[in-house]
Amino acid sequence: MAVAKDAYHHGDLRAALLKAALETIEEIGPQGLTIREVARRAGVSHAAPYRHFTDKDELILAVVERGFELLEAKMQAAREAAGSDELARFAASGEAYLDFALGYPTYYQIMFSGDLLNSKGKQALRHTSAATFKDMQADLVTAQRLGVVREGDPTLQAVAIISTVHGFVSLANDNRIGELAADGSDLQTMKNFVMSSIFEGLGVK
Amino acid sequence: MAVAKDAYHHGDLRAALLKAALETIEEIGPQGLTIREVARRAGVSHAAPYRHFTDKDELILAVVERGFELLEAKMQAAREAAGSDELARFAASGEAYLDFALGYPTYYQIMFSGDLLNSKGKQALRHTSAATFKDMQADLVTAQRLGVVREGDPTLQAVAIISTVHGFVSLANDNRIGELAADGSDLQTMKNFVMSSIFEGLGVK
DNA sequence: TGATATTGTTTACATTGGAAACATACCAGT
DNA sequence: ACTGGTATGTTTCCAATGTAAACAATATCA
Repeated sequence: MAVAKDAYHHGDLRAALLKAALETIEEIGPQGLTIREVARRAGVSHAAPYRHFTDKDELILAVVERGFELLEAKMQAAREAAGSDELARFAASGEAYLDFALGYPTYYQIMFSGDLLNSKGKQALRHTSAATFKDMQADLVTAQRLGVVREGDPTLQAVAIISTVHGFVSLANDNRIGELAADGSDLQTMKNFVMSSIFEGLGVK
Repeated sequence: MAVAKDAYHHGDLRAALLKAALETIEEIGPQGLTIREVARRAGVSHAAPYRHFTDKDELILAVVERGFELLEAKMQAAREAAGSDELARFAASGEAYLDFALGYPTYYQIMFSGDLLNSKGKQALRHTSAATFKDMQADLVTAQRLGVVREGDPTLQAVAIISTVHGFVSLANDNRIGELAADGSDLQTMKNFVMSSIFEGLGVK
């Protein structure tokens, strides 16, 4: 089972391709993500990836999937680390979402951009991201029961929160915020202000 | 000056190409936007566009520029139509922003997506969108002076508003909201709720 | 009128996504 | 251990794309 130096078979090409794909986007942007470039980085022929992904879209979707797994793991971990107080758990998971988006901008971008995919792929994407949305909705129901959020339609509340969070991290990751706010304010300050604002607007205690 | 039927020269190819570019994105998505497709639609050879745009990026940027002109015109018109009350003018221009984003999703997408461009083009994009941000900041300074917004750093407030608005319209235009919220709530309701929330959070009276 | 700058067209080339045919390595059952 | 089948890679091929170069038609203006 030891890795043969010049093995014809790669070992775990699929994983290598996913890694290469992410690195490619990080280094030369989404435009630079080509099947052939990814194959080059993995040291295989340009057609090899087609044994693991039927399509360029499927390669991207696989990376997206890993991204959502990572995100959900981080949120879950934060929730558990926050102890037993339900509000603290809710806040922690939200914080984890933000940190993920700001800490793994490449993942976040492909997870939510959609521009890389054609319509077929977009359907799958929507499906995947729906789960995160549902989780947040459920959290809000709990929060309302505990009286830490103003009563109201949890769907609307979830949309409000997700809109704000998503907008902030999208702009931040696109460098549309850091440069514009040329005054002192750093990203951390902004993040806190933006989140406090929407939470206050929703009557979060 | 009359348009010759079989004129060798096109008349106004540049404008025709911009129009074709927008239509292409609308019909077959950003992925379908190719120089050659645009040329085809304009009825010219595939190399003709290069007489008007040095680059694919420059073609896209030209469309983006028209988008920002349109947006600013709409906001300005709304402001003027709102009369002399400064708060009403502020609200109206914000409303116009929302309506533009939701009403011209294609424009909005390319104006803020950036995924279509490589790094060179992105710089230009950032520059362009900075103006809109500055306008909003100025509006907030005025609003504070009039006492209709809580005192505070207008930059932070602008970031909060723009984050929320941008996030909402991005998700909406990507169909990430309509489908998820399978219950009754329609887009209009959501829009109102989201905007009220962030405004309340910022202490807008 | 004729020289020159504009705006098109044609031709050419490297890169890409993807299909097809072929090759090599792995695994099961005998 | 042999043998056939199935994964997994490689080569070769094709159409579409971005873009450069050389060429052609037209517009403009001295």
